[in-house]
Amino acid sequence: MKKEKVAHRIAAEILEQIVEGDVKPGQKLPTEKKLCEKYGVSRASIREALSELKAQGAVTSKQGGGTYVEQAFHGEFFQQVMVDESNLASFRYLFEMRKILEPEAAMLAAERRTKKELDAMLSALELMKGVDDAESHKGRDADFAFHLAVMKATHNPVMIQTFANLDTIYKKALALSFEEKQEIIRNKQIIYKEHENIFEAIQAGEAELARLQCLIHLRNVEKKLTP
Amino acid sequence: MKKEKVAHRIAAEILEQIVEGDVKPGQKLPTEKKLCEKYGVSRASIREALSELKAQGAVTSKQGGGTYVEQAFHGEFFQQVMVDESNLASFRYLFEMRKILEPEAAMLAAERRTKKELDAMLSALELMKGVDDAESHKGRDADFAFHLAVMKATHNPVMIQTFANLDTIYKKALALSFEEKQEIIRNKQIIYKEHENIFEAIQAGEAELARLQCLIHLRNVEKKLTP
DNA sequence: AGGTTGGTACTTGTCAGACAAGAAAAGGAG
DNA sequence: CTCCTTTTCTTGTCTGACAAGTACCAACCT
Repeated sequence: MKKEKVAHRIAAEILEQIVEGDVKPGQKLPTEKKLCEKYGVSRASIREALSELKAQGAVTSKQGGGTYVEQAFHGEFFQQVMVDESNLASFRYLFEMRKILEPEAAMLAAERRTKKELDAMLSALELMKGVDDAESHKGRDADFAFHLAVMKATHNPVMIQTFANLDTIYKKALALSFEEKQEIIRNKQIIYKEHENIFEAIQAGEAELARLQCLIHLRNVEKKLTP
Repeated sequence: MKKEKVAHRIAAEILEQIVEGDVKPGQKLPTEKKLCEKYGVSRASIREALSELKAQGAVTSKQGGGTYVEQAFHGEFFQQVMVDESNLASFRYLFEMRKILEPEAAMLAAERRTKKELDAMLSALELMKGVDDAESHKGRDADFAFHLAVMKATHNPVMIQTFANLDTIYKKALALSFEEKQEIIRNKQIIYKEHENIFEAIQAGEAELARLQCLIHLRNVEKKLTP
């Protein structure tokens, strides 16, 4: 179906060699010229592949000096998450993390929220209410927008960024399990009510209640996604 | 000091336009040809810049179709964390996150650890003991290795990856505040003892104790880093 | 008219060769 | 042996070209 581009394929192969330990952190990669010969492609493709790895933080290049594997690159992580992405177990991992992070975030949000974030939560709720079955991705977007608004209310950029990263993983996992639509739509009313509960607790500034409502919500969603 | 490469500069400029809202999610970017004229560089540089954005998840390209801003790209996050990196407030944000994540991880680690991870923790402790004042970065590496081993003991790749991301932010923040050495080295004994406490709780399988020891440790480290 | 089919222009992906800028290795002078 | 110069190598950028895939429109058939 999807034809993978040459550059991407080569990037994956080089990354695998790094993860595998063929080229260890701090060591120098072969020159671009040699990589061209090795993979039988042009230098443009090699450079495209390398720039992908550079953006990932796996390698760095010094003009005239060569390309080196980053010292503090822990390739295992990428590998692990990549591998388990195709597995439904990734939902369990993901929600274990969310159940740790988000209830605490809801607590902080209840203490620090401003009108701006409350408005964002409200408009996300509106979106959620008006979603029709045909477009399930809109429901997911609204869901994300709500949880993002909660996270933003903590005013902690590190937590916000982390949540964004989790969403990326979430989407990849969702893309590989297609039965989401029915499940989520069927329980639209319940899910909506749970979000409303979280919102009201945050609006009222009741930190502990917000934490609990968020935890309950995540438990229910997890139960629906992992039978 | 550091001469920034053309491709990187252009990638930053395009990213700023996206964050600024000039090009909204789902919309099409100008063609590579037009970008060449706009920035006065060759297509190779433009493609290098775009491939950086692609790797970041900001845009996607379809051969023959054009380059589009990713629907679910929330550029604000990158922006926020980047900006606050240079501020010492980022330590507070970072430790707020760590205090949420790691004690829970220590708890899970106490329940799930295997001999492999316990060994990793032990060798990290050994490293920590043998570190001499001259090389403070080795002390930091040992510290990271220990906390990483704890995180790995949860056997949750999502949490491991998240922790790795946090470490990246941590290192960037450290690089901008130079007074770490004296502080950390002076309290070497105390820090070491705290790590040992965490290790013993995890080894004994006492989850709640592990959680507490980890929380205490993080509070102390934070106190030292943010006066 | 409406839908299908085909062609044409456009856009991204890849290739090839060249020069510039910087770094590492080799060689020579003291 | 040390220091400096020169040479060679490597990455960064430029130019031009073709291949592969897409979008758009017009002509065609039913």
